[in-house]
Amino acid sequence: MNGITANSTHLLRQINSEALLRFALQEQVFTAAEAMAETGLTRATVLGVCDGLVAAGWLEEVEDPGAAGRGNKGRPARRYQLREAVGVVVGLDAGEGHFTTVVADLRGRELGKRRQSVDSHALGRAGRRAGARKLVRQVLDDAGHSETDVLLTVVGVPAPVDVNGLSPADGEFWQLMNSGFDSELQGPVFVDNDANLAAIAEGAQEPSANVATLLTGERFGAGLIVDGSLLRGPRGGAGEMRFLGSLSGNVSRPEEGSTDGFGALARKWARSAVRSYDGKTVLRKIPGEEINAEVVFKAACEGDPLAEDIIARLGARLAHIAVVLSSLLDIDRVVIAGGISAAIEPVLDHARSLLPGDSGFPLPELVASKLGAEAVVQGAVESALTRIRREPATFFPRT
Amino acid sequence: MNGITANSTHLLRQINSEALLRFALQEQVFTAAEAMAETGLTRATVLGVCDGLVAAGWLEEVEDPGAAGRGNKGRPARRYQLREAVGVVVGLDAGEGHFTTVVADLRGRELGKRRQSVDSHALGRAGRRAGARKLVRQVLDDAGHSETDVLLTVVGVPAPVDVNGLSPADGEFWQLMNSGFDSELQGPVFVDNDANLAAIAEGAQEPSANVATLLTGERFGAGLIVDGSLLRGPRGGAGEMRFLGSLSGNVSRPEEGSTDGFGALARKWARSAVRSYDGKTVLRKIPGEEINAEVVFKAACEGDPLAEDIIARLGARLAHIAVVLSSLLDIDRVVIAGGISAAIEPVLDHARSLLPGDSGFPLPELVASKLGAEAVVQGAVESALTRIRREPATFFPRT
DNA sequence: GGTCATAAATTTATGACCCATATAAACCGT
DNA sequence: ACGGTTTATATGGGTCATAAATTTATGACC
Repeated sequence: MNGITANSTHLLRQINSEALLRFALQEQVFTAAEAMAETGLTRATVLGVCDGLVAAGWLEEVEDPGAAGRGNKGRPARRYQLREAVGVVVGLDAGEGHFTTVVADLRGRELGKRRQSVDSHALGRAGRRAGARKLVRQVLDDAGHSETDVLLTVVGVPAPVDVNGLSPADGEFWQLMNSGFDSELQGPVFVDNDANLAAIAEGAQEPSANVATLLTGERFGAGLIVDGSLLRGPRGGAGEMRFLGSLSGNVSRPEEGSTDGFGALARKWARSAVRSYDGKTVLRKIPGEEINAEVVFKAACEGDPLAEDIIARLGARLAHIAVVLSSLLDIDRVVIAGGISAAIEPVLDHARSLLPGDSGFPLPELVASKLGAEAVVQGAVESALTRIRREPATFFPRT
Repeated sequence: MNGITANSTHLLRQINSEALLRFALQEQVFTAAEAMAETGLTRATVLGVCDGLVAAGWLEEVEDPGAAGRGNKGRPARRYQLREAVGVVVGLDAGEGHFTTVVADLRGRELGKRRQSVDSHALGRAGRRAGARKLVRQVLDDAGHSETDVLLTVVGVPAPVDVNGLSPADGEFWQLMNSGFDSELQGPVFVDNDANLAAIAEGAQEPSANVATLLTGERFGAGLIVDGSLLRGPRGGAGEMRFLGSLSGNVSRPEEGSTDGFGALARKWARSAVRSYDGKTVLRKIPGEEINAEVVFKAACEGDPLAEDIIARLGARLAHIAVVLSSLLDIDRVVIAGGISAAIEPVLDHARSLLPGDSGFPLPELVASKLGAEAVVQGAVESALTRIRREPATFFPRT
């Protein structure tokens, strides 16, 4: 018996309160009648619960009786809405080279956004923590809020993260990325894998119970949503596609670069191919250091054979991933997310052409994310909102 | 608003009832004090709920005051237990060549078991349905029960099965296997994939949140438990390892035999290898039709080179699967289930030797199931019990 | 402007539930 | 026989959800 649920008499009240609060988080303003339809409770009960929520600081009664001149008969209904001042959520994409952070209200409306380059290896864990706090403070300031307004912060990092927000202790890079943000930031903090958050963002954009979201810029990670829930694994390792290393029959040695994303692969392959390739290619005219994924993709669109070859190799890689995901997890849709997603279409085209059309088995749809470089940060906000919606009572409103 | 939960006044009582019932399903006999410790409710409440459950027919008060001569002081407690006559559950493994069925009481004690060969292709859907009903009737008769005693039947079939118990409409074999048992059998029926049920059985034997169970006799299927829950996919296709076909770099064409289990593969490979191989092998002395997986495994143990080669090929296949599952789903343990599991150890040994030991990444444990050919049936019973434990109130006790 | 219909809020009554406390019952050892 | 101990039962208080009756506010109509 923990003191909180001492009287199970209060349990029912709490259940009703949370249901009503979930409803309030969706609606702009609402009347008792609407809440009755949603929750199935009686008017008396709904009004009682609303009283409680107003007293607790979650709701406020909106006082514009005449204003809403909708042609209603009868006594005008009392109308409630979520208090704006209840608080905000913060999403933070704490990548290796960039931090991006967004403040949003409890309905998901973006109140502020900031992006900043960071040199993680120079900063170290403590430096990343401090940088994150500074950036969050700035964006809160932009939005006219203070740190104490934050009900929940969700942080995305490029590392496997278990349910407790921890990354494997033996991964030096992972420990650097998962820098212990919860000790530095105000309020409750949840840390999650960046690809998982991207998957949550994509799932919010276009709901589907079975999607794989590949976050594939510099590094490679996947967020897997199966049967509507995100897979994690005991060490947070779900979605870590090391199996790509064992593609070529050799089980025991991961292929070099198996953790590289498409962006990194396109760059590496292009730089090395320029030297060994003896055909005609526009890439040769570009200084080696300036060759990157976008240049390669653009060249391919213009018919450059070397670039087209690289697109084909990436497409084959993607098709292989799609087949594995579809067959092993019955995945409906594979989304390519991250900054590279805007230019990825040629790779998708080639991958689609490789998928067997007549196998009789369902094949996943391959699509590019519309969220661009913001997928992770948007997913962090979405994750924060979801957590609050699931258990509103565990977050205390500011009064 | 469905009529059942019309009055949310009764919700709390129902929650308490279900909690108490779950407790009763675990315990043999129990007192109010024990139930109080479990549920956190008051004595008065517990006794009230017990009254209700006795009236509903779930519980009975056990009347042996002096019998339990445990050195207790004070007034003897009233003791309750689950009514034996409440009902039983039935598990049915409706395979391609065999039916196996088990009746068990609500505590999982086996009350009867029967196994029977079937020729599914001769019988057709209707024949399989009728055969299943007949076998279930027999085993119920063995246990001294009738069809009306069955609270729930769970059936395992070798086909993908979605959450509604349906298999893909375009799969002729799958439609034959998933024969529409719910229309033939008495009481509520749930149909599930056989490998999923095997996974549930293994999970019950040795609890672990992340296990893959490979059911690999004649056909190949996997039951995946990730983060403690079983993956299904929208069409029930999770765990359908077609990706094995794209092993060899060719994305578009599934390898022949990619749906074959280890048992079938060992037999096929052995029969064809005997002809092409020109070294010394004991397998040559055996008539082609008598060569099967067990013979091959036994020969390998005795050092036969041809058999050892087959073991090695199977081991490599298993190692590849283990690497994919471990890297993609963070799987802790891979269990080989099915009738072949008793003899599979040499394959496991070889697979373990192929797994990279120094990769720094966690590798899954490879183990053979201890349930042998009964994994699916035991899983079906376990699944039935789990469903009853989860929502006891939806199953009506016989009074 | 007055009357009526309508819809929502409010009040009141009722029954159920859970808890806390008190009282009675049943068993133990001395 | 008599405390000591544990449990069952009874009673009162508090909270809650439902339902019915009542009040309040608004628009439509004459």
